[in-house]
Amino acid sequence: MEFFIDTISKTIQLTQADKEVFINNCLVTKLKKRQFFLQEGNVCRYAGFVSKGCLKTYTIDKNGDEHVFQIALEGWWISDMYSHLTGEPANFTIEALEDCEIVVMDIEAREKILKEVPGYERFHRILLENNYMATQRRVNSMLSSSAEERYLAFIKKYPQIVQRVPQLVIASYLGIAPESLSRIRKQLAK
Amino acid sequence: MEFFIDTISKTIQLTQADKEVFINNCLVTKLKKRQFFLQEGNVCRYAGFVSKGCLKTYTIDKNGDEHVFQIALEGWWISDMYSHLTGEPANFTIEALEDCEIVVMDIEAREKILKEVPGYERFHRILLENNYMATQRRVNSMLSSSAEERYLAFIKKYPQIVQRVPQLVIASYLGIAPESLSRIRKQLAK
DNA sequence: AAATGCTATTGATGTAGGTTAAGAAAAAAG
DNA sequence: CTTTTTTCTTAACCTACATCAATAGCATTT
Repeated sequence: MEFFIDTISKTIQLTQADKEVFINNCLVTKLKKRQFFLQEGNVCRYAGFVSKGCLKTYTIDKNGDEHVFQIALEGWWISDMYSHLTGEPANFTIEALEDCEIVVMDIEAREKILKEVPGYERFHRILLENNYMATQRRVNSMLSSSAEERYLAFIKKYPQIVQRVPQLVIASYLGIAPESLSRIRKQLAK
Repeated sequence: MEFFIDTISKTIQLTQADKEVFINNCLVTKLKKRQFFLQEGNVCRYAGFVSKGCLKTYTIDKNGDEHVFQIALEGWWISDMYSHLTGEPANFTIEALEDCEIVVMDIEAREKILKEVPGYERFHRILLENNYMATQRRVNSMLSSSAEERYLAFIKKYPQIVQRVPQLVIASYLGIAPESLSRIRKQLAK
């Protein structure tokens, strides 16, 4: 919870009273490895802040194959935004890759925080902008780079993830088969 | 300019006074086919609303090849958000595919509008959310669908674009070679 | 109505990366 | 420490799509 509040106060100023608004409106949940924060088809009632652990957000296609959309370490936010905003069933599944602690905020909690913490709207907008720009860059890299180039960019950008997360999850995130990633790594090792 | 204001008032309520704030702070520019709204390397000083015509937003890779990020018809917004927010040089180039009319808003204009039109912050947030979710879906389709499936989804989602825009632009948007798209279409015609 | 670019099509050929299958290595569970 | 599960690697083969090259069809311009 401290980590959660510290993270927010890196972007916006928070008074002691503000901090208590967060403490009074957010809950901390724990997830064991392989447990779900959200399953496809359910409504995403909560937005979550990862304060400990690591999760993957993915879709499942018609063949039952997973496609990883996000890998979230400490400090990242997780949710299915579409489902969260509209109340429609989620397309994403969010699953713990390690034992996790998640700070959880439902819609009423967020409304309350938006009302009572003046800067939070701005924090929220900046987070959204950053996520959107990162996703733009990802589309671009998929349009313009080879699998090897994307992997090299990934390990440069997210070295911590490479340490902690199975290669097959990273391969899926990059849109390549795990066997191909293994070959790419072998090739690069030279 | 009416179209611009009408579009905004579909999402948020606008008084006559609000409308005048837009009129007094935004400009209309015209672009001829093949002219640039923004060129890679320049700072993106303006956000633009397409009130007439059609443009493509693209990056140019190290081989000089174009990769289309967005195809914007009437009612769409165009900018390089990263450059616009940070003042850094743009990675995107935005070029008219037809003669265009663009309603243009610089940073001061937006600040003023945000201050004077209470609902605009919300409009802006909703626009950002929708763009972000659309880009999420695009990443997903690139991770999980074949070229043919992506083309079929595209013509279903954007039939107007298919009518108006050269196939090679659509091919680039979908991340496939124009020759391949031609073959996919031939195949589908049966 | 020619001439000049663009854009789309087609065919031949190449290749990055997928698929299948099997075994090795590493982690987790008992 | 042994067993079981998960992950990673390797090799043989395959396929979706790219690339190259030539031609033809349109639109613009003159």
